[in-house]
Amino acid sequence: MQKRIPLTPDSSRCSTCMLNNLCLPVGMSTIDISRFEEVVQERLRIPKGESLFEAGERADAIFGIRVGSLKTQLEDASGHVQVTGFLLPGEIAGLDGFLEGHQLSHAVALEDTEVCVARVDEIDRVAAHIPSLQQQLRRLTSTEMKRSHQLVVSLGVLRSEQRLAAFLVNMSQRLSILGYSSSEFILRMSREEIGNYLGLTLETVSRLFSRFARENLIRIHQREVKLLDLPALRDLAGTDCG
Amino acid sequence: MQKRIPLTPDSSRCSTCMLNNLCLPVGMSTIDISRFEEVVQERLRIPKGESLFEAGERADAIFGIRVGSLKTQLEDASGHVQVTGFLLPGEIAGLDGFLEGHQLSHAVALEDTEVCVARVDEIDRVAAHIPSLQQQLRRLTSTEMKRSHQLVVSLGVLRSEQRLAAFLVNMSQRLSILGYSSSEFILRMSREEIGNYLGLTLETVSRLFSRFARENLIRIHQREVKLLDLPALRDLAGTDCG
DNA sequence: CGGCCCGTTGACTTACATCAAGATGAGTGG
DNA sequence: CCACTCATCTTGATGTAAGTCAACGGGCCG
Repeated sequence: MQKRIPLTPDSSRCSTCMLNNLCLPVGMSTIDISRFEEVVQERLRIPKGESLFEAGERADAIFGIRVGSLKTQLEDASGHVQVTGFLLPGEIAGLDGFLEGHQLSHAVALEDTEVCVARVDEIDRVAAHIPSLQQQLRRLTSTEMKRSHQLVVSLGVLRSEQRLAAFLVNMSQRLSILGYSSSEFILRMSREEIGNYLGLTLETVSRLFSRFARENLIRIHQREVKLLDLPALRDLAGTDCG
Repeated sequence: MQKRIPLTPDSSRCSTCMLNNLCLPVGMSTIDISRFEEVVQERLRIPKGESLFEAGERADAIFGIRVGSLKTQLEDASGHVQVTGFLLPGEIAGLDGFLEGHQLSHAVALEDTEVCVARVDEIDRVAAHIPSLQQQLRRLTSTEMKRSHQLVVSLGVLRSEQRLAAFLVNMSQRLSILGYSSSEFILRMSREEIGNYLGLTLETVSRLFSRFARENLIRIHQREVKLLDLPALRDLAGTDCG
């Protein structure tokens, strides 16, 4: 269902990609980026609803998101699903799996999505010559860890309204880094997916959105959100929003 | 408050340590272990209640636990604490910090504890010659990630009794690997710490312990636990206990 | 012995889940 | 273009798991 897109010499590459200051090449010199580029030999298109990878699969690559968005989720033995994150352009999918050779989670496209494929063996081969790449991989892994910790804190100590406020503020921050409006955006995931991610039911999420709207913190219509009072939301969330 | 113990040539080392098949040297050949040993130049003694490291500190080492146990916790801006894990002998503390140069969490000794110090620069220096070390670091990082994910699932989808059952089964598993009884052990942490870890209050934890005891799943007196019906606990937890 | 954590247990409250009944909107086919 | 279905979302009524508040008991340490 995924469509492979081999990269020809004249395809657009990392060095000309708008996202190269967010994605894997963060912090690399122009020269390092051009050396790194050869690691990325192809792209994949994943239609909405399809999987980029599933838990247990051999993990021989990590994926930089070019356009679109993904959710990652875990399933336990009894079939329960826990959404562990939403990934936006410039962010990297498959980091947890890459560390141990097979995927730990299941990544599904929330909309038609395109990712750049960086094969692990290529990375290892090239990393010897690009110290900043090793460093960047460590940094990304650490970020992933922090995200996971943040989620633990959110699920462990925050109340539902705080979790949802933190979620909105976090989305706003990440979207604004991508150059989108930090106050007005479209949620690519359903109420159910948000709820699952935050350890709430879809009804609770819906009710909270309605309440936030009533309190003039946001305006919301289906998946279009407008944050009317970001400071108040930030305050509600308890300042740090991962 | 920490007491440094420099290692002299005749100190006991990794190659003679009982834990070397659990700790950092897992999967290394005898030769690799003896090369790895030189990374560990000292140990630290941390008295009960004292910190091994605190969030924000420069992270220039990782720590293999020799004897004792630790808890790791995060504090958010508003001072809320979330316990993120308990570490037993043979397990490694400070992995998350090591990836990005400063500690993300706060590690506190639950009892008088002794750890082996592996400095990051030493590791990086030696890693070039010991491929199994690089691999082992990746594996440990991945394990850490899995643990965190497991906790997310636990907090997100399990009910209180399931969380506590999973906690007991998990402790039992880890202790039996260390050669202790898998059915009878002493909890080194308070009800409050368990509760915080599992996203519950100390009263709920206490009540659940009492209920488990009433249902003959366990016997418990203060911090001494005896698991009477491990299969039932496993079943209650939902099979996989990280 | 007395003080102090720590753990237990009970009575009460509440935040969130569950159950259930419409609305709203996107997609499809006549 | 309208009528249909199906997904998703909203809102209300009710239930319940777990939190809160409070009193008490048991170990442990000076």
